[in-house]
Amino acid sequence: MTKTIEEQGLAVALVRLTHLVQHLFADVARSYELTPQQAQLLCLLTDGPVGMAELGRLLHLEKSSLTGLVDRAERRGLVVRARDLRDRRACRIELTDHGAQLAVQAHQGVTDRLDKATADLPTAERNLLTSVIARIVTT
Amino acid sequence: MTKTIEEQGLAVALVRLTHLVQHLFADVARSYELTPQQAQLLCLLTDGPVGMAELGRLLHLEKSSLTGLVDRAERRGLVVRARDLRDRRACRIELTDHGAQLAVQAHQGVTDRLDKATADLPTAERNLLTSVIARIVTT
DNA sequence: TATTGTTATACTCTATAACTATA
DNA sequence: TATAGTTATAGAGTATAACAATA
Repeated sequence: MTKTIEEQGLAVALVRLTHLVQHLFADVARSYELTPQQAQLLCLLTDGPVGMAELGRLLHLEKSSLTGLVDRAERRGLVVRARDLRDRRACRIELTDHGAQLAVQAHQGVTDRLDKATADLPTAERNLLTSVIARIVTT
Repeated sequence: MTKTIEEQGLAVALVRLTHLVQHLFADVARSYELTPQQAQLLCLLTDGPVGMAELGRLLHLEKSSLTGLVDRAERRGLVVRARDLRDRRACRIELTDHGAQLAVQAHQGVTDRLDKATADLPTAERNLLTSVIARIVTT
């Protein structure tokens, strides 16, 4: 008999949860004809333009990987490279109108699906779960 | 001022957590010269050989994607295709000794890193978190 | 000299469509 | 006919190394 998730501990549970969310995220992105990486990029840009170096840090990508990701997103009309007026080496990546619209829709889509997936949990547990996760990710 | 994670709700917290675990998983895989997908494949095979169709279901991959993944893993000496004696169309993917060794090490590495990342949580919260996640992923 | 970003190159990952072989 | 898997093809994602331009 295989062990239950509880018996395998928190780490295994977290990995399982991650795979679930990953697949759900990919499904939603796909429904908007976005790759998961593009969807993630758009969501990161919703608070305003970000430079390449900063984006690379946020996405844990090498700078050349990011160049390609932004190239493809730009080719699809999702983002544009804007000049940084203070530093002529740098550029700031910002959403196009189309990109911004997709970012909101994809974010909402993921939120809806996740809320559905956790709808069975009592409010108290939802709040606890949220705050515990917040503590983990901010460490 | 940007909203805190708590204010953004459970769904956003789950997405953040997922990205954290993904990066951690990728780092560990990389330390064994594995891609995240290869590491995941190896871990899935630790309980015994699995057929291609079943693997595709578990990994949410199209069969042709899986063919490529298994090809590359086989080329690296991580897995082998074994004949299915009952169905001559099918094959069962099984770990080589080297693959099995890496699977255990990668699993342990991920578990160690995740345990470290959650070490601050009191035991009661860890157990609660584990059981709540177990409920979500089994739905 | 250090930093920002791009280019060249080589793999890896993934999907769609068409195919082979067996059930 | 249906199922298990592969091949052909195309695009996307990623890293390393070398490079250009600016700070």
